[in-house]
Amino acid sequence: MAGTAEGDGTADEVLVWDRPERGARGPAPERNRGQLTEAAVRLADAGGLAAVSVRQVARELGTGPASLYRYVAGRDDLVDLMVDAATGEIDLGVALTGDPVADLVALAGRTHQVHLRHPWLVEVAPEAMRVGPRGLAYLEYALRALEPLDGLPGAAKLEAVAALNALVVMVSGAVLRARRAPTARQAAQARYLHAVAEGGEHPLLAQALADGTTEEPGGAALAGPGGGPRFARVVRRALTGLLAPDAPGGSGRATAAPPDTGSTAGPAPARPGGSG
Amino acid sequence: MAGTAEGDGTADEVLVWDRPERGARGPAPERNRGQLTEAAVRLADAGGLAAVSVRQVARELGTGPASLYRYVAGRDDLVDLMVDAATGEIDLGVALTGDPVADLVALAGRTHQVHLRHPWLVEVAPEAMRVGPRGLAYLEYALRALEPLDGLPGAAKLEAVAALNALVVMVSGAVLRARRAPTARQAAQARYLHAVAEGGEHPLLAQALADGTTEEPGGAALAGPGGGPRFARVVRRALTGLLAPDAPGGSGRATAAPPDTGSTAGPAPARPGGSG
DNA sequence: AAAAACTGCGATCGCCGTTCGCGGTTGTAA
DNA sequence: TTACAACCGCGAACGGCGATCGCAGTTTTT
Repeated sequence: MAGTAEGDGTADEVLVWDRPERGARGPAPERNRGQLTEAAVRLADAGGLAAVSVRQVARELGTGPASLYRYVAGRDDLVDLMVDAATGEIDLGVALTGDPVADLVALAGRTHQVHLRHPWLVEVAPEAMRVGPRGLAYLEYALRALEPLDGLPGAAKLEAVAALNALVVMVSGAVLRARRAPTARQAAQARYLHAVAEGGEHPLLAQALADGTTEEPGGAALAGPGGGPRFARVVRRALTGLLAPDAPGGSGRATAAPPDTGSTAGPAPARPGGSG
Repeated sequence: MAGTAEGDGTADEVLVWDRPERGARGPAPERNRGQLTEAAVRLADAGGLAAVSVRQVARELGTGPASLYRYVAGRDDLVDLMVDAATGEIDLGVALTGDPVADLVALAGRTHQVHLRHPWLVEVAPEAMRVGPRGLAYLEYALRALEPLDGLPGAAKLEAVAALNALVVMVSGAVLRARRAPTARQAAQARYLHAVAEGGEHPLLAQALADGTTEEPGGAALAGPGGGPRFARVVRRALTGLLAPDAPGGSGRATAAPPDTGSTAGPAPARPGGSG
């Protein structure tokens, strides 16, 4: 009916959250999803998301790759668990002030901190929405912050939260790139850019590069505890614009994304904001 | 000298653009980078970025995987070439009106169209900046559009262009996701979201989901030739905010209040280790 | 004519995600 | 008590991946 291509078999229980942690009949599992998650996060914190492979996680747990499939349907589930765990690190116990913008900016600041602590969050592909239990709590909290604005339709609120999170991901990526020592590739890219700019065919680019730094623009200014003053300014402005009550058709709707997913700032055909 | 870790060997010529297309002494190559690029783009258009593997491209060209390494240093170079080729599809011959915001919004619209034509652009990891020859031309054009604003420092202009492109990528992703039939995973995610919302523990979320659609919100409204009215509105607003002359990098006109998130690495009430 | 630089590419390495199937364990029903 | 289905741990293996090595053949330079 609604099935796209292959139809038979149970298409249910696709997500980790829909599958039971363990069966009821067999022997007690020697491990649990929490341990897998911990190991995966540890690997990712150290070596990026690419370091999280079924094999590596298994090694970390002192077992074979095949064993993990008793706890998880595949690598994707591992990422789901990681993202939700990181989301859980965002403090949702902070009392709301009643000012939606201020509350959401503060929430964004805390989300940003988590991104700095777990840089791999920026690497998670925004292809699919990843919302687990903690993600739901996060959304509920954000919606609670937006409750004073009862003129705004719910969909628009979710849209604002999604956009806000996308912005946080973008900024976090910039800050992280500015913070880390540049890759060989990043250095080469910077060299190439300056070399060609010097060539004379791109005068405006040359000038722009001249009075800017080589590194990621804005990165340093956005850093700092709580995100720095510039972080707050950018986030506040964007949020204020998004929440401005000027939508006549009221057809505003957008994805509600968890703090981590959300479309990240991608590789637009030409983006200067790269690396240093 | 400045090398980070491993020092020997030539660390130069990391990017494709720094390496000559072919040597001068040997026999004429049977293929060229343009053909590789074409094949790779063809594969990506059909099957996403994941479909672009050294092996598949080689098969497309009727040769073995090892042969490609005469034209390209690795898969990464292939992506560089693809991105630059796509960037080249953006029409930079459009005359500028003199209104920076209008000109950049129009440019963003054309960029958006290219993203719709080559959906894999959204999948390219934003980890590293990828600017080739066409990317440079794109930047120069954008800076030319921004020339009337000579009060703005060059770095701020580049930052604005970067942010604009990030926004285009984000919106393009949303539109593409709304356009395509949902994945099994996406459907499952939506089901999970609604199911839990119905549970009663997340009343605001339930309400927000109630007056929104199940699918990716905003996608439809953002679609259409030229990006649709909503696309222009969003992009224009964001851009106007970014270009607002209130001293981004210059005099330290500090913002009123940074978020009061307080402690540097503080919150984390919930650890990832907790079992289900 | 010799040497050097270059191309094409089969064979191969190590890593990846995932599946199969076996022996052992546990809960439940006959 | 017995039988059996459900479950756990996991070695082995499959196919695909990016990348390297080394050799035979070709073209240019000396």
